[in-house]
Amino acid sequence: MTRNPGMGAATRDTILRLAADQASVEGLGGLSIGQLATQLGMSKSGLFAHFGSKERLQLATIEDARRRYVEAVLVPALRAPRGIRRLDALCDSFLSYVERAVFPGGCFFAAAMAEFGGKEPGPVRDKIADCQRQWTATLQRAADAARDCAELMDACETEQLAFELEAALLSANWYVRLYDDPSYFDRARHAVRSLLEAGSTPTGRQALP
Amino acid sequence: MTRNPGMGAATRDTILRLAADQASVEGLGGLSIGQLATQLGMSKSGLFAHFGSKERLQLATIEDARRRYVEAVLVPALRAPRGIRRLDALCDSFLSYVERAVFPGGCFFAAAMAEFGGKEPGPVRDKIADCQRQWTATLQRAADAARDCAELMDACETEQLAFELEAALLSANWYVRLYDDPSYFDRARHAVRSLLEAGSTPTGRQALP
DNA sequence: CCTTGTTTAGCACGATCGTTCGTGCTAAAC
DNA sequence: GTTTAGCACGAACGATCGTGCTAAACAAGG
Repeated sequence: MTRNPGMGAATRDTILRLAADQASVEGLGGLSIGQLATQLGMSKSGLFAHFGSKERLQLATIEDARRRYVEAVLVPALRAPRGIRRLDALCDSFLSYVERAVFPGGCFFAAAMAEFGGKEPGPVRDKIADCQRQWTATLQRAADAARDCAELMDACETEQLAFELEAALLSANWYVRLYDDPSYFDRARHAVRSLLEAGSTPTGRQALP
Repeated sequence: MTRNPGMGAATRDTILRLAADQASVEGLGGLSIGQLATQLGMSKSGLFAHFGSKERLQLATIEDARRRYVEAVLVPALRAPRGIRRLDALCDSFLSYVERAVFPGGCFFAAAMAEFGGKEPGPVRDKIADCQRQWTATLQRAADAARDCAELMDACETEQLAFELEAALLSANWYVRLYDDPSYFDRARHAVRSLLEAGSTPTGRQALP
């Protein structure tokens, strides 16, 4: 294993990539420093030195996962034009991100939310909640924009709509994995379509692909 | 501790009740035989002898949780009259079950589904999938009955409806805990109402409370 | 060549994990 | 009164957990 100075950051990235992959399957709590080290062919203490504590490893893992999430979900979707099409693109982009197995265990943050939701507060839980809030807010802002474009009806409650969209996306993430049945992606797309059509104006309905 | 013969089953029940409570928070994998024993004031080996392996403890815990689930969610809801009102009662009963904290970590099976969804197949995962399938099927059968009563439209796709209802219920379970914000129960009730109204006939809409 | 700072390895620690074993106690069966 | 079965105990096993401490390998700057 190359051990150049300045390579520390690269090693760190390698560790975090594997850590996020692992955490999406085993959970952030199930992350094992020893197992990570073995899989990377390095020593436990050498890996540990990069973070100083398991909690800091978890926090760094979340940040790495967030970067990958932005890259895989937000960046592609934000190329869609403002309005109902971007809202639709966000949902589709999320489903595609689960489908492409960007993380091998499905959505990293869904897994983390389920794992830490009921736990006592702490830095890790707070960061997870923060990430989740940010994603929901992104959905809602897209819905607000669509309403401003008159593609969603004025009466549309965007916060409620964001909740219902998220619900369909998350459930697809769970069911696809539990039943090993990708048809739940179609179910989620169907649900998203229903929700968008129900809230859209004629203009908006026409804008939908 | 009383140690009469015939008390074994009662002790087992006590263990399983605590185990299910704990698993709803820490996950089935996070169940620790030592911690359970300590909390119950008994020895690790004594507790262990009831099950023979951790996996069998997990399986027994799932069965106990299923009994409590049936008691807390299904039994009350099945008192509602067949049709759309029973479908609505099932959803409301689920939300109430989470709200009353029948399990301290929220819905036991939601937590287990999230934890074992991405894992390699095995007896535990299979049992969880089985429980989840049963609950979804219950929802769908209630929807079928409502359609047979002409309270839901003939065109209503009951499988899709069951998925969308479940999605709202599950998401409330996650968000309420992650954000410690019970208003997500209302959001879920709102979503359930929208879905039922959208699929219902005039007769059905009138039957809704 | 020597120093300096960064990065990794080696080794050991206390704790906890699931599991096994032998034992003791009590109530029931004979 | 003797035997059997049920139930729980305490001690110990090997493995793995997160976490320290120390030293070696390395690249760069003087």
